[in-house]
Amino acid sequence: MASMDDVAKRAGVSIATVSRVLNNNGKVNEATRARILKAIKELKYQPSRVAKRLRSKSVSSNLLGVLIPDIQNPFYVEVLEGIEEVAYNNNYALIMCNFGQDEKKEKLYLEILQSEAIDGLIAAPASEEDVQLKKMVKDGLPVVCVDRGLSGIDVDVVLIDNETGAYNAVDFLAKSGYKRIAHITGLLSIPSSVLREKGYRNALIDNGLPVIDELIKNGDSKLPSGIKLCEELLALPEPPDAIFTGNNLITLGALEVIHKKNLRIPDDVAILGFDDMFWASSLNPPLTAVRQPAREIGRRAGELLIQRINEPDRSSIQMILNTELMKRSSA
Amino acid sequence: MASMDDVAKRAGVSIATVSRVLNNNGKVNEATRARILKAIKELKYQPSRVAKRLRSKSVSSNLLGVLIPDIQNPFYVEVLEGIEEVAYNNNYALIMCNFGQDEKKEKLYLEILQSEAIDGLIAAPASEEDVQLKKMVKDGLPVVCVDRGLSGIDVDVVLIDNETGAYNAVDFLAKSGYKRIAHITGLLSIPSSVLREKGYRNALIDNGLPVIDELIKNGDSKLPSGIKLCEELLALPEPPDAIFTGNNLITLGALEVIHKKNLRIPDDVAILGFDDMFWASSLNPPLTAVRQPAREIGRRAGELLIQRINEPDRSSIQMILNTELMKRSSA
DNA sequence: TTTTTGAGTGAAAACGTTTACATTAGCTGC
DNA sequence: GCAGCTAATGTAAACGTTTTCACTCAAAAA
Repeated sequence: MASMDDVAKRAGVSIATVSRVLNNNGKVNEATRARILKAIKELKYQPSRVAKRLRSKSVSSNLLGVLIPDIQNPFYVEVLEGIEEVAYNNNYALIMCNFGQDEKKEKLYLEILQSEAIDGLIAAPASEEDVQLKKMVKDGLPVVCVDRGLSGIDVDVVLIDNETGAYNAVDFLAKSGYKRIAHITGLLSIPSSVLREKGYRNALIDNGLPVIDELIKNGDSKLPSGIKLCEELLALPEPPDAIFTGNNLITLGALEVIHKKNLRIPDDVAILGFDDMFWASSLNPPLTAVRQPAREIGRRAGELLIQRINEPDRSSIQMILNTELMKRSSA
Repeated sequence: MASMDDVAKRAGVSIATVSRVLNNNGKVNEATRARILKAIKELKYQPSRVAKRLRSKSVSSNLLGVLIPDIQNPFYVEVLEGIEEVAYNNNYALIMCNFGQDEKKEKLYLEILQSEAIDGLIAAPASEEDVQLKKMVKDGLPVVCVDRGLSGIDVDVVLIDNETGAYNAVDFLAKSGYKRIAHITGLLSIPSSVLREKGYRNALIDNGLPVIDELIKNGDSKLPSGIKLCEELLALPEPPDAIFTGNNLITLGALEVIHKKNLRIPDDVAILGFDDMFWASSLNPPLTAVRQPAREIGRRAGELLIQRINEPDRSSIQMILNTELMKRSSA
């Protein structure tokens, strides 16, 4: 690969001048500039992003980190799409880290990202207390959190209103006449799971329905727990007439059980999932779901991050997007 | 961030010695080694992967590129998971590029990857003729192709036997008594789509069924085309009694249409999809599908790539994995 | 005793950029 | 005719590593 040196030689100038035309700063004679551009084209010269990154932290070297808990989860895939969209438009590359809810793995990835000298990071940390990530923020790395924040520290966050989303969903179920509405939660160490459960409880109470402990099952945000807990619910002496699932993977697990038992949706049991999926209409019956604007979350996060990179000292922003109840036929 | 210099100063040695203990090469006195390790720990020193990468192409700097056509597609997500798994286990980071079937975007990403001085690349190129990628291979970049090869050039490839997979699927449909078996193809510029169609045709012929042109629709591997083309099929004066869909996104589109029309699967129309999905059992009825071992494809590709990085001159390997027909209830 | 060996270490170049600083030369204004 | 300015360019240091080469010193060999 041709380097700046090669270009400089061919154009008969020094590398400093080449750098100047590449970055469009400093004065350079029109004729020289033309000669340099010609040489660049002829040599198919491409600047090394690595050298650039090594040399100066001050100038952006266009590499962002993305740290997500579970790439199996379609929600994060959609967030990733949004991020990738704005990264691409701003000439940033993405280094992708999927820690699969494993804190040790998360830690290693954070170290790698730091060591790669990324310009900024979009993360959905395993916990709000994440000391390592907090430290990186304090050390000045531009960070935007997504789906979950970072407690006690000023950082940009893009969230959705989980509690209201859940509330509206369960309220809708209650108003539709369901009386025994169950809930399978996500991993309760994640704030969003807690908030969704809170919304669930409040909606029950506000609709004069009892909160029944045996109808609340604590899952871990993964598909198998959806299967297991839904089975438990349906095996109850008095099974629920509707299930509100805490995330999309749980929903899929629950659906599998319901179909296997040959129960009719929504007649035997209704189901309403938190998290929409782009193929929710392909389910039978089409799934009623709380839609998070996942792609927009990603886009917003990307935009916030690039802003912060360019203006490190602006005050931090908490952006809360709204959910939408997609009423289809499963509830 | 602490640098080697800081460590060297604290341990009272030169950076050369620090480098030696870090990379475990060259002789170094046990006492000195201990002092250096202590300093490293105390300073929480982490080597800069950037500097490492800049310095020497010879030593691996542990960064791989991944270039995929469509991260929306669950198949690629699963492949990505497999790659990520082996990358993580080998201390490689992943820089992820999703070109969304857009050749211009692909080109830009390839440039970026090159400029990032990656150690190797796993790619599912837009076309088998991809000149830019071919050039990179020729220039010595370790590359493993996935899902599609690169014509006229020696390169490691991990593929599945598309033709046999499709053949077996359609053969199964035929043997089950379906007479008017339709096919919605994927993008025909992708070899796998062509091979699947070929398998479809041969299975029809071998089962004494006519190949009917109006039952073959050319899609573009995306969900909307699944919707549109399935609608066309079902609107035919003599609609098909079974549909073999060319990929998972098309399957989802077709399902949406079938459900909307309130047709029963498989009684009114059977459906068999190429590409399994991890939630195929959550569909109603559970989807019969040709399963590609996507995760394994990713894993194998990752392993091949790391092998090639370590041994650039070994002869190239073409690995063909088998598909499996997952018989569920939709056909 | 002198030479050879090898273990242990350091100095310095190199990777490809950016950038602070120096240099040159032509002009302006007096 | 000279100080001072500006446009245009070059020199060299710096970023944080790896790696070659050279050096020192003590022990082994002669």
